[in-house]
Amino acid sequence: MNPMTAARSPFTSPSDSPRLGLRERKKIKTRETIRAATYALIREQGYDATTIEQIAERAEVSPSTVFRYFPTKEDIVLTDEYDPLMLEELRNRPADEPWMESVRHILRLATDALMAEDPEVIRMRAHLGITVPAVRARMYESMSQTGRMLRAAIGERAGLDPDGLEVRVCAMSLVGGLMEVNMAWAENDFKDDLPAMLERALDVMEHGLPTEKP
Amino acid sequence: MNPMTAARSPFTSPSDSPRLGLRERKKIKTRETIRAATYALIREQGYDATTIEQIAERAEVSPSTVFRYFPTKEDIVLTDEYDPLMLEELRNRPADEPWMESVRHILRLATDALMAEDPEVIRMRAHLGITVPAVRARMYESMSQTGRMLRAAIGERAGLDPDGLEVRVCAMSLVGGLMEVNMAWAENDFKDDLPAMLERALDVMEHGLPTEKP
DNA sequence: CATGAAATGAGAGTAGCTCTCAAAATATTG
DNA sequence: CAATATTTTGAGAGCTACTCTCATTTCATG
Repeated sequence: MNPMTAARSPFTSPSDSPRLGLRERKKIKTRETIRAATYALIREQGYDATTIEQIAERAEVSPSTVFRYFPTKEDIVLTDEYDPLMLEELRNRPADEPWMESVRHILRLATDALMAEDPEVIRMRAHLGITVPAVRARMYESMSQTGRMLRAAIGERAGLDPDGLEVRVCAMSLVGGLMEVNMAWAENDFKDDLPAMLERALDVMEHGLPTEKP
Repeated sequence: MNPMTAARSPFTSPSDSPRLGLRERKKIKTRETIRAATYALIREQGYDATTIEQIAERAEVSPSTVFRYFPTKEDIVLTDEYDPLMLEELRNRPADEPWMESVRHILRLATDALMAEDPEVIRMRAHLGITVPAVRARMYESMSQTGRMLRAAIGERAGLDPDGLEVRVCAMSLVGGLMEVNMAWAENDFKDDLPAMLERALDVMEHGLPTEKP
């Protein structure tokens, strides 16, 4: 099985779904082919040097088709199918569990699933995030979308208005902090232990900065 | 005095600086002319409908010149000269003041200065941030730059490594939360009181979500 | 005023992205 | 199986942000 195929989703692999009709199956395959071609080309020549035309050529489709499947070039590299899954996992947590504890739990789950799939792609994305501004911008955008999704969960857990300022700030500040973990991880060439970093980050956001140690 | 001119900086107005040589003065004027033209056109026809060519035409410069002054179209609208000033203000705070208290203080200062200058431009920027994806992306980028600048200040205040994960997460989570305040403010058509919102946001980030009120 | 340096304008070129329309592939129905 | 309807694709034209180069103009300086 192609690693790219496996990378599409951490929990379930949509390409081996029950019979979907030829059309649907072909569409999924085309999507994955385009993505695989993109990753390969970027590995070979870098992000900027890789044009849509090249991607189309290697994926054996027309440039039009590439844009039909992905709205922008960045979207070919960055696709988040994780959010809804994490959200569901979050809702499945016991309602009386402390909020931050639930976050810790699903983050452990998510990182495990992620790294089990295709660590190289994960690292490549993070690396593109710190080197290519356009990719980074797209990451921030999806970060704020994640924040928006979190509102509902936070709101119902805390018994607050999901669209109230407090919940919004809480959600955004959380995902912002998590984003920074990802950046720091990539900037340090993935040498550090990601789960441990996440724990430290959550500690900071929960209890504030540690007291100074001289 | 042109309102656009005043909007360039909240603390000092660089265009009426001591004799700078004709060249320098002309450069500043051109910058402001381009920005004013851009704002005017966007007001008339919206962001996307406004092309660089139109901007150049109204500002009476060539398109090349526009790009010489601003790297991207978004940068014409969004220019942060505030960061360094806020950073300096932050350093001037007493070293034993609680960290969050300092933040509250400079935020009060910044909002006051901002709104005193040209509220319409401020609102327009925030509005573009929630309507134009490219502008929003640029805002996120400068948000993370602000976060990066904050690291040093936070680090020295807390006696921690400015590049350590804890400080990074703290900074990013803070600016993320503040960014969300700006978004919420704009989404609610600027009807709410910005300083009050900032207070509430800082409360959340300092003490967590308020206990539920049934 | 003359010489050197910097700013500008003109123009060509690239690439991402949109739109349209006809051809090809697939689904559906008699 | 044949015929028709629907979807997907490819080809190509077109727009715009953005880059680069080079000649011309504008300002600074001795």
